[in-house]
Amino acid sequence: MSSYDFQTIESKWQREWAAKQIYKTTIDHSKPKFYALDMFPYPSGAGLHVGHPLGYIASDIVSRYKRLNGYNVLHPMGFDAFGLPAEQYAIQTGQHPAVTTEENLTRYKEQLNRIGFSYDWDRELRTTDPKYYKWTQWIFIQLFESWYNTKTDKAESIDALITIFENEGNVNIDHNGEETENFTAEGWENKSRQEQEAVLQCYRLAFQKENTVNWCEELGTVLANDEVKNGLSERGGHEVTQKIMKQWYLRITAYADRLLDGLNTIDWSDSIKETQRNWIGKSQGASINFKIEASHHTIEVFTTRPDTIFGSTFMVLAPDHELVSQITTNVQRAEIEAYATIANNKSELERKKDKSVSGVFTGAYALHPFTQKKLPIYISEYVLSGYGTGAIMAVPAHDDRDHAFAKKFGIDIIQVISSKEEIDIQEQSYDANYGKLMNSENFDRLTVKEASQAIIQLAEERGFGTKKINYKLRDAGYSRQRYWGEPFPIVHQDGIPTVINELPVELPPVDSYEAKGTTESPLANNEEWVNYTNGGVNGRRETDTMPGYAGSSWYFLRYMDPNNDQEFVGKESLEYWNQVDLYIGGTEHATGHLLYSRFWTKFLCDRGHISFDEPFKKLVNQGMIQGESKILNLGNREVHIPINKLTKEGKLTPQIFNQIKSKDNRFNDISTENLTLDNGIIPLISKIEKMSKSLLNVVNPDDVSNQYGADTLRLYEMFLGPLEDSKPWSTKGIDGTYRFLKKLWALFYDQDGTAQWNDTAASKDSMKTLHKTIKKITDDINAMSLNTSVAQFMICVNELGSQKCQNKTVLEQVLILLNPFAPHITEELWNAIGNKGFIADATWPAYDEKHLIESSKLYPISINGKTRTNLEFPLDMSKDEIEKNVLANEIVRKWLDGKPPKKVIVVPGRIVNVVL
RNA sequence: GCGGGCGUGGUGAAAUUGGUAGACACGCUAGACUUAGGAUCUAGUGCCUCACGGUGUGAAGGUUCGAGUCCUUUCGCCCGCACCA
Repeated sequence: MSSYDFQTIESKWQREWAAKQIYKTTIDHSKPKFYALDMFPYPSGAGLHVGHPLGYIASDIVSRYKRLNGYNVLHPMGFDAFGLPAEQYAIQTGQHPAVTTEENLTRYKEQLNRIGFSYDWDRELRTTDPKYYKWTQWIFIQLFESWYNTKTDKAESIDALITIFENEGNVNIDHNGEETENFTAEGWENKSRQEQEAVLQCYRLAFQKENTVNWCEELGTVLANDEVKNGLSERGGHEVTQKIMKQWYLRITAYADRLLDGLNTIDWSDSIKETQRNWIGKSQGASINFKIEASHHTIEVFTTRPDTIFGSTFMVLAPDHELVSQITTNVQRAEIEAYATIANNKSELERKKDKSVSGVFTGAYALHPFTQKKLPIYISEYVLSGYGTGAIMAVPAHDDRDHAFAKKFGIDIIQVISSKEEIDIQEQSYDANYGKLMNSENFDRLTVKEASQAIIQLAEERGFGTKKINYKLRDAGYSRQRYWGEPFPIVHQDGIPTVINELPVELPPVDSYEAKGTTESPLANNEEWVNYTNGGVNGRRETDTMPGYAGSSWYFLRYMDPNNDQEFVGKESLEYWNQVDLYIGGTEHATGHLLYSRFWTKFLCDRGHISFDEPFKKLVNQGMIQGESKILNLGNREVHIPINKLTKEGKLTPQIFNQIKSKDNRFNDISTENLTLDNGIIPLISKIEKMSKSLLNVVNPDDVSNQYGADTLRLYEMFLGPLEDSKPWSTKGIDGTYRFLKKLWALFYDQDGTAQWNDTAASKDSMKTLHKTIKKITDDINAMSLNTSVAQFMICVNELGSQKCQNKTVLEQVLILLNPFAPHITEELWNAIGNKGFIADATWPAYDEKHLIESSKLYPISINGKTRTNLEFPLDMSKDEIEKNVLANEIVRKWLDGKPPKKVIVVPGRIVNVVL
């Protein structure tokens, strides 16, 4: 072959690899394992853009590298295929979501294969496949049939809890959730089945409860907290309101502490760990009960600052706090109800927007537990029912919001922490994290820390308070009122949720994918399916479906044993493949998928189904590749121009614009005659933004592959910069990586196609180049510094080129090094120089330092830290000798100007610095 | 407001424990070859300066023989969380 014909080469080897199944993986105990995983994609209708493969290329490089180093590598791919876009498309067209999903998926697979990934497609999985979601349902059942034992600190069978209730009631069990009542063994016996189940629902790890939820009318479903961003749905940006509904939940809060602690054991980026810590939101403080005057009620508050309790001059309840209606005096009732109604109907977004200070007095007073002073009780929006107990002891002197409230309502402000600077506490709150107490009776002069301890201790002794840890993390909503998701294996019989053990429970056909204007899912449309009768169980099926994260929470386990129909994954596979060694994916899953996966993993570990309790040992977050949009400024508005229609230089001519217009009616009302031209070009604004179909700035990897080849695409994506960084896609630099591959080709074939390799001995320089490259590439891959690897390959090929290296062994070793990055061209040349078999089965070259050892070093000679010249000295020359030589040098003498130097620093093998 | 990350040429970016700032590319300039090409090769390219030299990693200060790297202050950008009690 005379020139580098990537089209022929790439399609040939992709066919060969598939035909010979060289990426098929089986358990092999003679080799160490390596599990490299990509976050599996949701196959959208838009297909892949060049941003998607960034992480996939990186993990493929590591996979191929590990394989060349003798590892047995598990590198699978699959699809997270349940989801809203397919369903919304189904609503519009009446087409079953499975059909569009299948189409999109086929396209994705073609696109992925075009890039030459080493996936074992025999292990492909789809969350929508009943053979897969059978086990998603099975895990749900395990959650349903488990509770969290705080004594053993792990999940255990719910049957064990029932046995405890039967034998001793709940006296020795930490009360959970809504359950507050104590009962004995006899008390348990005397409960009806419904009452017993109501108690168990307070313990099950998958349970139902009535609660305020994020309801999105536009999507017709509730959303989890991590699916709501700034009060709008993450998908689609629709308004989200608060609604009280009975929903399924997963008790992730039971794992809050372990999810927090586990972060210290895994190799993830600081930012993701920090995001998860924030989300879990652990804070230590105290729970304190305030008696209400002339009432049997008490208000429980959570505070992180018990030391400020003597500064508390009023209390505030959330408007929807359960005590509000009970304690409000008749005089205040009308006003309170009006305020509560307005506040409770506000969406989260409206509440956040409104920063004004507002509230209403209930007419009731609480009694300060230490001083017995009367504290007026208010309700206000600034206290959230979802955090802590939904009630606060307000300390206006040391909290901003409390201060603003006190000023508005004319409430006393008492400073209890002293400050070093002069401050007017009536004017501004003092956010005192340290200092000494004042106005606090016996606690005066204690530090903040000491006082917190002492006050909690006294409160405990007197029985009105206790140490408490609070979490922001809420239980995870697990119901979605949608069609295209996993059905619950649950039948409601006599008000009791009952498990269906015949799995899978398959999605039934429905007439319409749209819910009938209720809060029920479209599944409720199929009456026949909904009414369940089977072996003594009859009732109404659960019609909600599971959320998007259900299937993705455990998929990494299924890849290990994807076709097992007896177990979710077989024991041998689990033991062998174990944890994911390297997981690559975007940061957008920081609090969703990554937290849920960790939770499910810990749960499955607790119940003895797996032997490890963190799923992903090392996590790398690839950056986003942004698009460069081209925008036409029409004065009154800006219009995005499809970038794939522009000239190679990214220019828009009137001719091109007319072509665009003829095919796309969005541009109909723009006339080319009204546009001012600059040298025959329509001026456009460039803007870096998200790569998205709607912004017409998508670059398709297929186009790049067709023009330059997949190997060039792979190299270029890595060459763009550090994997973790976000960067805009620019086609400008791609010629450089393409040229590099052509230069590599030229090492093997001259212009006439004559083979260049032979067995003449390699020069010392070539050996040095090779071993320098082996070292650099090995180190770089281990450090995931793939951009610098590509640079090193360029240096290597440039050097071998100028050395006219024709040594077959050297060239062959370079091919192995480059193979993970550019699998096609290296396979072709590997084969061409006479190797049988595939380069994937070759062995990674060993680095030998002896080729890099130098006998002398070209020292940079600096004067006052600034390099002025370079002098070569033997590496074994003594410091004194070097100094003598340096000072004798003409240039150095010129700088010295006859005077002796103040100091000469010689760092052997590195540098010489002369100080004047 | 709190937490995490980042500021280096015209552009993407390199730079071990502090040790030649700008590797490798893109782009640009000049030239060679030529079946005129969006191919290939050679040389140059941080900025100022004809040059000697000066200057330079967001800004200011400090530690050091020596700072992109360490410390202090400050400005700007990105991401996450946020009436969180």
